[in-house]
Amino acid sequence: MTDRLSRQDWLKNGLQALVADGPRALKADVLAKRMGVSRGSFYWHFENLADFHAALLAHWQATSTQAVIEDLTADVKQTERLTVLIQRALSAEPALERAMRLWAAEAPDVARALAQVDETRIAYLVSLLAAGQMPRAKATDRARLIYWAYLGRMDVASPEHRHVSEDGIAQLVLALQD
Amino acid sequence: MTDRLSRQDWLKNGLQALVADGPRALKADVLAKRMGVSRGSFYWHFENLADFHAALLAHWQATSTQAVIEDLTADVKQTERLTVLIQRALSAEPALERAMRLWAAEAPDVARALAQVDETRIAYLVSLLAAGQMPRAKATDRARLIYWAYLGRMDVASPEHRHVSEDGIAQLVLALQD
DNA sequence: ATAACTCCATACAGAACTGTATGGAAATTT
DNA sequence: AAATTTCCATACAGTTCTGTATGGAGTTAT
Repeated sequence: MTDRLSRQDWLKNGLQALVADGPRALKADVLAKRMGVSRGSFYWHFENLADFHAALLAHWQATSTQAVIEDLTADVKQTERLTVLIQRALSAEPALERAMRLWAAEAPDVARALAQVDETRIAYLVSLLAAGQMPRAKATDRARLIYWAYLGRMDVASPEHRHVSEDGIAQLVLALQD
Repeated sequence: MTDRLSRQDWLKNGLQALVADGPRALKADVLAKRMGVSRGSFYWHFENLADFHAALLAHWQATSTQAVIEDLTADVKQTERLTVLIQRALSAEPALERAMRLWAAEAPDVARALAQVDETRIAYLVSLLAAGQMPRAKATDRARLIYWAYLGRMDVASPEHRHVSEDGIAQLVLALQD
């Protein structure tokens, strides 16, 4: 009864497989083995691989985009948002985000979606920085630097080099706000 | 006469293919088509794919690792090395570096080599920052931030968001040196 | 109960590779 | 010039995938 799969089950497992084994796991054959069924199930729920990939991308965008910004705006008062955002970014698990970016390197559709995500995030950082009296050009420079660091930290292999001290963050935020 | 290929030819073309089409181009079949010969040539110069990949990695390490640091130490006086290094990093073509990191995501050997490269670079940044009177812990924090930004910049899809103003760099360096 | 529908297994053809084995042409040595 | 070595082409078997076609078991509607 519960051993039948839904489209959602495939998508959920698809994201897990992407994180665990990278883009090469996003194949009908591999996923079916992983879920203990045959490809017959896959091709019943999805037209083909492209259809599955598109659905997976939409699923991820729906469950992760905007949520961070909305939460931050709701929970934290204006003057502390930058600090809290950086703290949250540093403590968040980057596995899915990183897996998506690796996937984007070989899938133009994914790359387009990620470019939009980047745009949204940088724009929000600019708005946080420019909330004081910092000029917009300066705020843009600094927003980019912050975002580069956020992205690059996920690429560092050694876990110890993904860490900075509490003091380091505090000083960084002060320096960034001028 | 010149239409016979050497092992070096294969390696050189391998790096170009990696940059142009990503890790998926590093296959005997694909490379042979690209070079206008059959796979017979490939399997003459290399035992198998793993052998080729190892040779390619060694080739890259030999031609790119350490060279930047050595040039900088030779050309630039102590107090200006950090500024010049950042300028050079921002103006360098990141295509090969980025391609290597994408490759590393699916090849453990490559990942290990890159981890060593990261280690060397961060250690050098720390040494530059600690050359003044900055304490080592603080220098380590900041070296990591700089290196994260260097890596992350390559991941940003939009070219405009890979840019910062001259002023931005100058202010950054000042802020970093405390 | 019968019919229809939902979900999955199996079998088939085909594409994109890997690696091996063999033979042949061109260049180099003797 | 003959013999050897170097380099490449071709043909074969095997692996890992894609997509389609068909049929069958379980579930729900009539």
